[in-house]
Amino acid sequence: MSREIAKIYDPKVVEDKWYQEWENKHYFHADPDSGKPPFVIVIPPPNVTSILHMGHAFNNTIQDILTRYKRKTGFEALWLPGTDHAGIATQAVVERDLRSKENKTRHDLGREKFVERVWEWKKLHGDTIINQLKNLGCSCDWERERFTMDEGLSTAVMRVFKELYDKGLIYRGQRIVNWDPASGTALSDDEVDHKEINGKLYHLRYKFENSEDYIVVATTRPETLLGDTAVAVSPDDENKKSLIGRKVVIPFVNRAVEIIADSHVDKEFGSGYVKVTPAHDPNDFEMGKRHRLAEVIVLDKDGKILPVCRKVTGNSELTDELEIPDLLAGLDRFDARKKIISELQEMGQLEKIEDHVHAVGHSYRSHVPIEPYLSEQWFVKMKPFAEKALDVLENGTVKFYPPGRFENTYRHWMVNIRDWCISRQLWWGHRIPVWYNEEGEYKVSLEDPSTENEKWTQDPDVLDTWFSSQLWPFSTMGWPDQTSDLNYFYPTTTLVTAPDIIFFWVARMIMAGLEFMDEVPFKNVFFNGLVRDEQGRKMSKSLGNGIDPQQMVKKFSADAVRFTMIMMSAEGQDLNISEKSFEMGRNFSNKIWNAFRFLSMNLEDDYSTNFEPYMSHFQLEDHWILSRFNFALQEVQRNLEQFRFHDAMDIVYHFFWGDYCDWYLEMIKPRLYKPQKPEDKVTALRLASFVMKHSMELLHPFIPFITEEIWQNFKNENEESIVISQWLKANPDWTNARAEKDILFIQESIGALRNMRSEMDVPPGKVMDLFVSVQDSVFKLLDENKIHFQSLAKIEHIQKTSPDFDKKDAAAIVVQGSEFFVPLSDLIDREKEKARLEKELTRLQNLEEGLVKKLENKNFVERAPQVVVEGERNKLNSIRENLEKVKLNYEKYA
RNA sequence: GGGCGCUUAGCUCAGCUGGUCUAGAGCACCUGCCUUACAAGCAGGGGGUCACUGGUUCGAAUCCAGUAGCGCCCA
Repeated sequence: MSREIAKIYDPKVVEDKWYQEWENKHYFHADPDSGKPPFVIVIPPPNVTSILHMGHAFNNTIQDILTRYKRKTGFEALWLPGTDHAGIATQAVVERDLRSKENKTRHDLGREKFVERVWEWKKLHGDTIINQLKNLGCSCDWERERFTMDEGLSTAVMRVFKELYDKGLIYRGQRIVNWDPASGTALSDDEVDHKEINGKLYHLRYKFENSEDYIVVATTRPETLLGDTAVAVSPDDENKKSLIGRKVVIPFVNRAVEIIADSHVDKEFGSGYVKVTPAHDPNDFEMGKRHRLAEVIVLDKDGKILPVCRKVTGNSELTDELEIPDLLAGLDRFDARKKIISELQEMGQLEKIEDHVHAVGHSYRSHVPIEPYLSEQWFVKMKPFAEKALDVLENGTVKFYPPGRFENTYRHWMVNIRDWCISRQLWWGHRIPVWYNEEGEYKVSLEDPSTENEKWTQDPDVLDTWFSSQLWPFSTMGWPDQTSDLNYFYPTTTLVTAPDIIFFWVARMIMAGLEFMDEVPFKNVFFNGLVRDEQGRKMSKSLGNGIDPQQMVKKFSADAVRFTMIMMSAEGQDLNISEKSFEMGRNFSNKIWNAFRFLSMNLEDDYSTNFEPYMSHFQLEDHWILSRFNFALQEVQRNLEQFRFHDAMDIVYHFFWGDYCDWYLEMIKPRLYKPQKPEDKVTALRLASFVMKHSMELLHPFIPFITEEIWQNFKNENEESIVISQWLKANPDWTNARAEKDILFIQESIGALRNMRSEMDVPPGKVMDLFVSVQDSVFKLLDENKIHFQSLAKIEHIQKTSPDFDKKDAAAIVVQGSEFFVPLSDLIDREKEKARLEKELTRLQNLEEGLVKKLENKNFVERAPQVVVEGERNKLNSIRENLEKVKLNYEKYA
């Protein structure tokens, strides 16, 4: 049965076919009763709204490599997938959809209807990213797919809230929080990005009470002056000491506020006077607490000026409600700023405006500037968790990879930990299980506590999405129930994630794991680098430099995308990638394909890989390729165990392309085309098939599809799929230093001959004879392997030089002290040969000079290890040997 | 301001415990090949004062310190 095999590999059919087959056969499903040691990864759940970007593709490829590798080396490998409900993002997406399709807001629908709508949306679009992961080849256990708002996971969230509340670790408080006016919700400190912006520093004149005299306060946020309840100076500021206690009047609202002294004030900043707005600045809030100042809220939740401001608290003679002039009421915060400045200018109360670069917090979701906002929120006390979470890193219970890189970041966060604001003013998410009655009392309850006589209403807010994500490693396994999954698969083995969510997620999972499972959630954390464009810029929508992995998969295949990403990424380093880079992966696939095609054309029906009965017929190159394969096998394994994916990939790549294709397959061709004995051909084919099959095994974790397609041809009767077949163990008997050394000599010799041919312009087809002046053992080696010189260097005969050998008109080559002569007769170009030899002479002389210098250095000879010194001496000797010979040959032309 | 990382060929990057590095790979470039597996390929080649300065060492791309530039994170 001879088969037609396409000259160019077509991945489309192959990839779809195998993924379906793998899923149908449940190969990715992990069994807690297998008796094997578990290897477990939980996926960083992508947002249910998201579509696959390069970062996902890279991160999940790494997870898949680990999972497939472990599955093939004796572990019960579980890769647990799922998605995250992503409160803000998902709500925003559905609201946008609602607006564009029906021109409605969520308020038009009402809470219940809106939430239903989000669920519908999730049903329709929630599988998008899951399917994209499948296209990429991810071997997740889809039968265990979870969603953070699944019933079980929600139960876990409620249970955790109650437990923490009961322990006094969750509390409600009136605090300044990071308000995202675009999303209409509070955020945690970690969700705020600080960006340097070119802003202005406004110098404003505040008049003393009943006076035209004034002081100048400097502020970046003049619009908040409506909420000022003091002006502060530094206690160290001698010049201003006398003014402490006097009152100045806030423009527009005509409120007299006191000048106070507070050590927070930097007397060098601006004029040395700062306005104090406790309800709209975290530092002012603290100051306000210290001085018992009133807190006046002047902005509403959309960031607009309130018509009537609310005094929240503070000892002050202020009334609770404060009118705002009509010209400002209702303005957006940035419009209000402009208006206030222009009005102040007219009133003669604007001193000056300076350019001022300062950091402004931005929402990591909506990217708008954060509004520090005083409001009632729920918080988790974090301090009690931090110590343990730090210990597990310090004592190595959890290990970070690459080693040493992110440990400081983690430590710093733990040591400076702040309470976590967990309530979000959203509708989509886990609703806070707190109930209020009409008296303003509240209690935590997992069910509606209302009775006929007593009506309780639930807190309208939902929990931060990360509050549920932190439970992911055990909530996905059935916790709080003690399931067999939980017992067997927890703690997980390795987490693979990007370093930008080290606080959001990694740190909090460690805390939650220790708190609720009494055990870390994972033993290793591998932080993968960020994917950037070819200029090193982050891929982003606004720059338009993003590469869509789905399109790349379509164009180049999933294998190619995976291969290229891994090939281009050093350990934990960012990777710069352009569309063109994926050609590398495609080309490699095609190379593999054609190697297979070559075998196929020679195999006829026998795809057996059983070479052992033929070992007595082994040629030098057979011993060699087995030795090289064995080396690759060990090195891949060693590097994978250390999360060195690039190095592992690089090793198989060069083994396969360089050793196997370029040399081994070329070397066996004569045996296939013109075997001297029938066994010679079978031996070569069996071994070539064996190495092919097991190279596919080594490559399978990286490029699962093409490897399965090819492996299927070589599988035994009792084998099913490369996904579940087991890796070979390295075999010490296969390592053959002698064969490696001999083949290296042959490779170098052939290389030198080819080089000479090229430099001497010998026509490609021209067959030549080779005369050698070498030791008997070397001649034996050359003679036994002359077939390779014939087929790879176009050498007809190899013979020893006789004493009367005429070196004239022959090109001379020296390899490892052996002298080769190729008579060129009429082809010889004496000038060319002379130049060629001169080049070689210079090269060798430079090397010699360096070594001589080194060995003349007494310190080196005395202090360096003997082995090294010996090595250098040997090197010098062999270089001198070569040099002598090249020199003699060169002198013929001088 | 604090922490971390990066700077090696025209481009993107490897180079793990200092000697085996006479510094590699892919792409790009030059030369020759449609050699019956592969032109998405084969063979050969050119191209690097390893950012800079100093130190440790017999020996530094590699370790240490400083300088400059780039990037990320935190405040």
